[in-house]
Amino acid sequence: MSPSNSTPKAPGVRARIRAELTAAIKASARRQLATEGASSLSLRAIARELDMASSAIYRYFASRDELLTALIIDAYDAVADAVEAADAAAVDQDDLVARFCNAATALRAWAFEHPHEYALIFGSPIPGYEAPQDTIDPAGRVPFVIISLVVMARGGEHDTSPPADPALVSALSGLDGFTGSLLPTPLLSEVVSAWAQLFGMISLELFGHFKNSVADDGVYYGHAVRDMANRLLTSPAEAAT
Amino acid sequence: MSPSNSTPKAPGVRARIRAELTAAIKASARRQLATEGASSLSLRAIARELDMASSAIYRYFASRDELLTALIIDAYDAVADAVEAADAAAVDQDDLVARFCNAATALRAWAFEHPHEYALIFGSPIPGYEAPQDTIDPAGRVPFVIISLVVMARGGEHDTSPPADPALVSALSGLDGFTGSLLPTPLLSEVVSAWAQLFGMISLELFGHFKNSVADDGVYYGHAVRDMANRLLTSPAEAAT
DNA sequence: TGAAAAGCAAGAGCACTGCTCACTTTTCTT
DNA sequence: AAGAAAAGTGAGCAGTGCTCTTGCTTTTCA
Repeated sequence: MSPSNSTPKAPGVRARIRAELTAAIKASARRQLATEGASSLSLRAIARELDMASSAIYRYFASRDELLTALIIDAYDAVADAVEAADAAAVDQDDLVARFCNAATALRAWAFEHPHEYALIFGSPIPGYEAPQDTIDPAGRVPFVIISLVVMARGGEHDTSPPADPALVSALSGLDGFTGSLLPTPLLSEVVSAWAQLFGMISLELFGHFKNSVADDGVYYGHAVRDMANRLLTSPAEAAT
Repeated sequence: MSPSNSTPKAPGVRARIRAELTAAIKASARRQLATEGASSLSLRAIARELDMASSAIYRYFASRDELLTALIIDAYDAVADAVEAADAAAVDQDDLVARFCNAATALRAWAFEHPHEYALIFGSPIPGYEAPQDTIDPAGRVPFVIISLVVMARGGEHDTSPPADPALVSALSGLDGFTGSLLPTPLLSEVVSAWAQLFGMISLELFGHFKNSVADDGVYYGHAVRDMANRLLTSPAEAAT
């Protein structure tokens, strides 16, 4: 064996087991998350489960917050994967209403399958924890799916509405990057409201605020989503015909 | 001084200083809440601030969770007081749209003035903490204001809509106690959606999910609330005239 | 091939937490 | 005034995140 033969995989061997252990730590953390919740996630408990010293964890994550950040990013990506997959799974890709309903239903389903991870990303922020820049990209994927569907349905629509309140235009100007200014401001505002409503319905139900008022069987959610899809994706002109 | 002279206010003196200390503990907890957040609320820190042994706290609250419950109930009542006051402050009590906007604006204002207390009641629930029965009554006060305004505006309305999906009727049957069945099911569903949207808009903004997309000046919120009020409080029949 | 460098794990230790318990002190009641 | 009840104390248990030193293994390079 030439020395060059032992180094072709040089970048790998050690880095690979490091990646494996990193994944094992996150897996254990997620397991603990599902039973104990985020705020009582214990590095020592993870170390116990993996049969290693608690201090060894710090070779992989500099702090508890850093572990949480990694879990948060994973969660954002996981929910976005689920939503995008549901959107793409629509039998007729031209049926935007169906695609919207699929995506919204997948969002709720993922939330109920992973309540603690949902709470991690959509619940109250961890105190003293500032979301690092790495999270904002994956965080935008789900809203992007929604806004894209609306753009597809009504992007080139002739804007017949009276000029919008300039203050509102500027308040929503941060979304221009998303839409490329393809949506008139009032419609853009409706999209934001729809996103807020989706998030609100799921969170209220998941966090127990619908106890004794709305049944948790998804029937209400399904109706609300269908209404929302029709309202958002159908232009007034179309509806009038 | 006769011994009877030191006891005439017998029913009060001890109970009063107990109530005072209880309030002082909650005040200190709230102060700590605002700087550290709920999950790192420390009984020992409270005891330090009040110059007493940490174990003494347990004479007033049996556990950390019990203290949190007390703070949660207080927060529910505080936000409900704010919303009800704003509703009642409308110059014209017959202008239901104005009352609705007042209430919704007060809700957002309270949330931004007391972000940690808002997170306490509307954020992700404390893990392993089951909301006791005492909280559900004050928790219903804000939704009750909203639903009441809708009932006032459209309570006796003649229901011309086609019969609603029985599954939806049953999913929302838990709200009958609130409304006395005064609202047709589709409208009731819209009210729930409106509440979810209000909650969603405030939470998304407060928890930082609107960063880089929606300006945090309340302009968007104000527009959305006005739209919502008109949609909810104006009957289609009225709008047609 | 052998020595220097870098990565890794361990264990002791610090300062903190919620909570319990036996004990003393204070206050109210009889 | 005596006894009972309530309030306050401090030590202690089991747990936490995190740091630092001490060795060991793997990789790198001359």
